[in-house]
Amino acid sequence: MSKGLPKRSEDYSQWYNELVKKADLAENSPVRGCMVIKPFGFSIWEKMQSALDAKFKDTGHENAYFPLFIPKSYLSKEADHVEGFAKECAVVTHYRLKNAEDGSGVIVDPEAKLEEELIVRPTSETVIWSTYKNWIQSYRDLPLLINQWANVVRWEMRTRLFLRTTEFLWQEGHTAHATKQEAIDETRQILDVYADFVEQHMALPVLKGVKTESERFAGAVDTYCIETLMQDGKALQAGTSHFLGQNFAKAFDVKFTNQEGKLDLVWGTSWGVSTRLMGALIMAHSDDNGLVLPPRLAPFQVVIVPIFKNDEQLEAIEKKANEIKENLKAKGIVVKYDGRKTHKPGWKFAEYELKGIPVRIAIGPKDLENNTVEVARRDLLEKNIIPLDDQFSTGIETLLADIHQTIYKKAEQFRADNTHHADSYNEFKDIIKNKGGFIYAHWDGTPETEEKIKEETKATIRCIPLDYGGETGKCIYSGNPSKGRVIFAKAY
RNA sequence: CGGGAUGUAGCGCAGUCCGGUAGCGCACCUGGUUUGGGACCAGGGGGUCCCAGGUUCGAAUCCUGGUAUCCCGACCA
Repeated sequence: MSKGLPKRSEDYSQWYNELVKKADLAENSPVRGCMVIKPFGFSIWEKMQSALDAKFKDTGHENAYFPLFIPKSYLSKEADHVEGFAKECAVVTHYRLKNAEDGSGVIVDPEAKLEEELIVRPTSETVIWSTYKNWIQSYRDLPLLINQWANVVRWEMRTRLFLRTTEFLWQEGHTAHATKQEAIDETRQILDVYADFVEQHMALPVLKGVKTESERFAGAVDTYCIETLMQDGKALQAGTSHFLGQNFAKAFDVKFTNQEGKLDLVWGTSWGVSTRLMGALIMAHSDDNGLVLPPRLAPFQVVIVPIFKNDEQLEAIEKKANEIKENLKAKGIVVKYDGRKTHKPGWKFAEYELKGIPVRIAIGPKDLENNTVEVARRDLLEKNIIPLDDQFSTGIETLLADIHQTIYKKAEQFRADNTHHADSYNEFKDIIKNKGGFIYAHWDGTPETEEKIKEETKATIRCIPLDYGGETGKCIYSGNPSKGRVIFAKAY
């Protein structure tokens, strides 16, 4: 018997690592920091993709695809941006292999050195803005609203499945606008799209805000973000939306003729969410029994498990299960029937619990007699015998909606219980050390103070809330005047 | 990338100190008895012992170098 999942209370990070593997979401690959996303895990990602993609399309965006490789020289065009990424990129230096003369295998052909080295994209601003230069001449070409689904590579030193991998999947939106206000509106609109997605599909409440200078994306004027809280009291940045000002337009010389016939630099945005969302999903809702999936992202919402003694019973149950499946399908509910013949139903129950399937329906001979089923919900681990009447499929539909609400409310309550206000540095340090969670505290606005607090407590400013400035006070660290409370936390 | 630990069958592990050619539990396959929350009996299959060198008559075991994973730190979405 393999060992069960570690308890969250005993070793949270071990619990996470093993859950990812045991729930069949992903596993490590032979290459450091890279992961294989398994079908069950990828199915969840696909659901995230399709929901987000629909939202992008609804707000006027189109998908396109730009290349994986970026000429090294492109990263020399914009100093600020390069600062942030140049250090940890994979670099392609050669284009051919050959057999080693001593027969020891394949080696890089030293004669096949590239004239210009290629960078595996850590993000695509440079290649996209160099392309936009050719696409944009007049204000009539604007706005340009483009998204791409892609993989990117950042050579991180310390990796964890989904949370920080060397290669990860994401979407990156890159838009160009005629006016500053339009670009800012776009940045904020996408922030709302992300927040809606995380709350409505992932059942996870978010905080919206702006990053401080030191946490800002290299090359951005402002970085907006959504921050979520995990069960261990650490914050996780779930998405970012950047107002780029005219920085990339300057670096790549992207100009347009405005309505007055004058040449002007284009205003830009970029925004992204990644497979990191999978990490947030796992850590936010799951328990010591395994994954808890919100119904809208579960690969299937309902699993039907037959309980049987012989083939005749199985056949009869299967017939009934198919009826149920069709009824639920009509409501848009995805159902899996698990007809594998097994000695005991118990391990199937455990498997779907581990995988977080929202609703399990068990049907046995007694149910066939009574025209009932046993319905179990994953989030609360409750089960009930329900009659198979006209109300049944509506009841399941309602149940799924309730599961979504319940796990959302639970996450919201957890966040409320773990959100604190600190008015002195001692209080602040005590909360960080003993409680965790989000802390609203006054800050003098300087990077120096932010850095000191980080050094001393490991807590960083997750964001400056959007309603910043309502209450003035004194910085908890320096005692200098503060225009408002910002949100601190230890973060992933 | 620095410090520490680990790597033996699909999973979890023993064997390593003290070198002698690999074992246990679960899973898997076959037959039978079973089946409303992780069944039982009998039989069976499966391993380049992370990789590459070295020492040795002989290496999972000793030495050297790599590599991957986990933890701490720095870095980071």
